[in-house]
Amino acid sequence: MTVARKQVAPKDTRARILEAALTLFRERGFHEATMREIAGKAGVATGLAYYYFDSKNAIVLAFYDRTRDELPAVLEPAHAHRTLGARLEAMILAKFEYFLPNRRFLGALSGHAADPSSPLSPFSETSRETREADIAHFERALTETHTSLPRDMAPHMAKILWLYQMGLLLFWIYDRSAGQKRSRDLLDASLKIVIGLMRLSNLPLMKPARRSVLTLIEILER
Amino acid sequence: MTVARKQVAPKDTRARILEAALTLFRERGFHEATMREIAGKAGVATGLAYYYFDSKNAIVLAFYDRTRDELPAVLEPAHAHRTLGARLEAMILAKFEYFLPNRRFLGALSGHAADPSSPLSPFSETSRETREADIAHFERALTETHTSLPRDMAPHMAKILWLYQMGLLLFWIYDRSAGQKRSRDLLDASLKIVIGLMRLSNLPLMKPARRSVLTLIEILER
DNA sequence: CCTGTAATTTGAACGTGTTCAAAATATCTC
DNA sequence: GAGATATTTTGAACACGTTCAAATTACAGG
Repeated sequence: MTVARKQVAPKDTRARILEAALTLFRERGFHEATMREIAGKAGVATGLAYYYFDSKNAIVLAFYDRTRDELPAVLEPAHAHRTLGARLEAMILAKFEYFLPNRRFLGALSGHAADPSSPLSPFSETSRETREADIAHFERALTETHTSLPRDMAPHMAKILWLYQMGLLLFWIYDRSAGQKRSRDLLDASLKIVIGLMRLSNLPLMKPARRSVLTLIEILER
Repeated sequence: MTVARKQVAPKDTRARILEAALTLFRERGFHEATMREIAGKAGVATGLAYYYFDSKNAIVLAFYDRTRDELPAVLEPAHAHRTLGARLEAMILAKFEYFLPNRRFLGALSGHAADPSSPLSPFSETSRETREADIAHFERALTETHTSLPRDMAPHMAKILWLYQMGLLLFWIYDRSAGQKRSRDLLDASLKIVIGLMRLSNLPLMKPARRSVLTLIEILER
């Protein structure tokens, strides 16, 4: 067993660095936390952080991976609701709660949100797996609540709901009201509209409106 | 007349630095252009750029100011159209054209778009003047085309149209299709919907729908 | 002109994210 | 075990945005 001189922990260096980074990101914000600080808190030299992570941003990607692994368990209770409205509300509120400790540093990150070429963007190729896993939850919510949808809209509805939820999340990240009350009010009010529109969309009368929306989707996904 | 030994230009140092910066931003992108390069191209020491601009970002604010000054002339021709649809299309296309040389570096900037606390965001307090001047153009388009609107929606419609246009602009910035054709298709398809919705909103039947939207607006502006 | 004050300009220095050659350690092979 | 090879770790170095004390220039009043 060698000389038994191991000072801290032997193997999980990567995990220690990740933990130190996330802690500092939460405590002091993403930009404010330095790589030297992170390495210091993890008890290693600065350069070692770059042995385990390509960059400071790459640490965020590792956070995304963890999120993807943990979200199913976080969302599971929401799937108990048997109506679409209640389930969507529960799903989104569950995310608010889950992300709450990281709200501050997610703000610093969401700068990259709009740029699909940034790996940190939820629209990027890099995060496609996470995104699709997330969309699958909305797919599940639609089918398990037996939500009836027009044939032409059905294939897109989960993606639309995911996008809607991203908008709410973005609003929530920058929501400075106490306890993010504005976000919860917005969720409440907007969800009524979303559900109402989905009901309406089944009317034959709405065929032309659906066609317009489908044209839009076609262009956006082109 | 002193010793007449002035090597380059005597006074407009600030303008030279700004010009060098914008040229480099356009040629090589915002992040890629360094302050040392900018100063070098302007023929001054690095530190001097910080005498005239608080930061690299502050140079962008100066660009915004210039934009605000130039946009009225850019948009004026669009106001010749007498229908709202044609006028909005002309306004937005005029912006596409005007911003075209800066499309690349606007992309690097739009990271800050979502964060209202960043001075670079179109939603920030810093850019309020520019934003309100811009909204006024939509106000003008609505009144001069005699667009009839429900009393409850009228006070908000210009802001809504401005927001719609910001969305299109964001899409356009990241549009990698040839000649940004996707953006122009999206403009075309979405404008039809927007105009259609504005027509519809006048029906008494739409009162409840309007109330829902107004609730949303109230929360967003709270 | 000269002197003193204000505006302008410089370049070295700081802390940042990141890279990299070299050192230390672990693992494998005989 | 010994030697060779691969993995892990280090810390100095680089270019970046930014700051700042000091140098230079412009301009006042005598």
